[in-house]
Amino acid sequence: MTPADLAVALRTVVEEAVAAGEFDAVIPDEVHVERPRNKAHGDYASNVALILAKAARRPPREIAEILAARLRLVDGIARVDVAGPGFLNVTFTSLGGAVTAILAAGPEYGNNDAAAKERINLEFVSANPTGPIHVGGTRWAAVGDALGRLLTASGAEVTREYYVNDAGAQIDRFAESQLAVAKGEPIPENGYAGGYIAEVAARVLWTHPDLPNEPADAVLDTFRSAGVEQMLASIRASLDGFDVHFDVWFSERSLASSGAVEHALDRLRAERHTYGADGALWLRTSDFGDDKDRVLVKSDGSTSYFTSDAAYYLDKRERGFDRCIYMLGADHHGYVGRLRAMAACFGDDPSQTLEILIGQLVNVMRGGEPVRMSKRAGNFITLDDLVELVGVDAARYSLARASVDTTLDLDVDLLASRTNANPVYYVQYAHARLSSLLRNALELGLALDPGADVTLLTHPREGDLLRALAEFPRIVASAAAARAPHRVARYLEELAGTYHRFYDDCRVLPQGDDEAGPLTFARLLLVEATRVVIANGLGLLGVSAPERM
RNA sequence: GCCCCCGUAGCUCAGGGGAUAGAGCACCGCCCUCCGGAGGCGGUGGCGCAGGUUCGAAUCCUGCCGGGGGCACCA
Repeated sequence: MTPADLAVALRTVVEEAVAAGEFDAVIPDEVHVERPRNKAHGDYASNVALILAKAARRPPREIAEILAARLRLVDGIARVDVAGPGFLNVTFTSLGGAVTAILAAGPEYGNNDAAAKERINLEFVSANPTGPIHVGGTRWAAVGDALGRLLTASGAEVTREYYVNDAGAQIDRFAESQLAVAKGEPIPENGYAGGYIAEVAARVLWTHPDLPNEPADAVLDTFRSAGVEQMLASIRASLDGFDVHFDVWFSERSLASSGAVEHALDRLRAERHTYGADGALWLRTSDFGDDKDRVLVKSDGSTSYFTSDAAYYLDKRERGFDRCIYMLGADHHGYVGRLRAMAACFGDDPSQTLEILIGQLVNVMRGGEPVRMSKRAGNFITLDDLVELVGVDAARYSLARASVDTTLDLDVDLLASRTNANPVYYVQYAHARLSSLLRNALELGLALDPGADVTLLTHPREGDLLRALAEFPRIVASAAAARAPHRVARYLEELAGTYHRFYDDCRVLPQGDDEAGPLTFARLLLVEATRVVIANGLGLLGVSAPERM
């Protein structure tokens, strides 16, 4: 019996009771089974009677008693108590089934079908190719990639996409800044002053030796295109090193050349949501909840950035994605209204096809003081800086373990000190210890025996651990559904603690001259199951599970 | 002025309406050590304020206070 089995059993019992006329209620779509905080409340608990009571117009406890009577007859259930306002507290005859399920699934344990067959376009990072990725983008790299892994584990077809803003005024400034550096002149106002500009310019000059002899316009064009190329190569290298890989790098400029922009404008005109005013073409986004209408074609005849966004969105939809997820920084939250309205102007239901996740900013702290980040000033902390300071695992974990709704303070000195103040070590150490224990067992000639009797795992600490392990698939599914990878991290931290308590009370390897018995082999399976779950969980976060540290 | 996020333990943060609100770190005391610089137990200590919704609110709604970030025919 596993919690998933119990959910099915509960549903069946409700159906039977209704069919037998014991009470009248609509069968709920989903029966919730949860792990009670308090162990006195059984292995698992359900509030289904409380939910049904209203429709049935009966006291919750009466409903609970009816369900309990039927549930007690189910195979694998040892005990059912009605408690509190009407909770059903269920105790299994054995929790060992979790170990069997985990070892059978191995690296796939935790996979589920909560998002089965959904075609999802996941766009994240998308930092401008005018400079390195800073910590804000790094947060998205860690969280976005973890979310991609979670969605994949939940059955979705995920495409990771990076939108390259390679058009527009910031690229002009980028080119002008390179030119200024190349000529030894001061960076123009509003230019990019970071030290990387000199490197980019030098590399462009290296790959285009004839550049100094070309006409001024051509020089700027070269700095534009070759500069972006250099910057993108550098960004891609940073992300590769961070173990974040995109399936599609989508060029903003290509939207114009491919005709996608014209196509989108045609569609919007055909949907009759555009109008002309002040010499410009506007989209009536205010019809769909936006604060104000937005310009599509400016009075000078050029299209706006918003138009590219619209064309890009339409392109994604026409590529067959059911759902387009955008991960944006808090400084872009103002886009939400207009993007949703834009999708609606195409005739889509934005609540189905478009999802915008807003992540709050990251403050990099040092010695209790915030380190200023400014692309202009060039003294910002980059992805590469962070990795150099704390390593990929600590960087990814510390970014992914926090909800994106909260402004995150990262103390680089603390993370760089490699103390246990960084929870990634707590979890990774647990995995390393589990691995050590299994290595020692092997040295004693105690190999894992898949046939060991897991019903022998009856110690309270074993029960705690088994219950926690059995919950992993639900954690994965709910973290994916809530777009909240940090839940996996928090779960792992809790699991590591639960394991430590088990380890402290339950001897695994034989002591002294004792012989290994059936319980030894059962516990070894439990240890291996725990190791698998921690490894899988860390894998979902893109963090390594070291066997030694 | 309007919009978004946050306010939970000394610190960094979890808590997708449920039972006695948690973890790591820090501090005090005790214990253990089959894995590794670990680990366990106990203690100190908290939901910004005020209303509302309901069987039940840290969670949902309203207002206020405090912190952060936004409100272009820029990209």
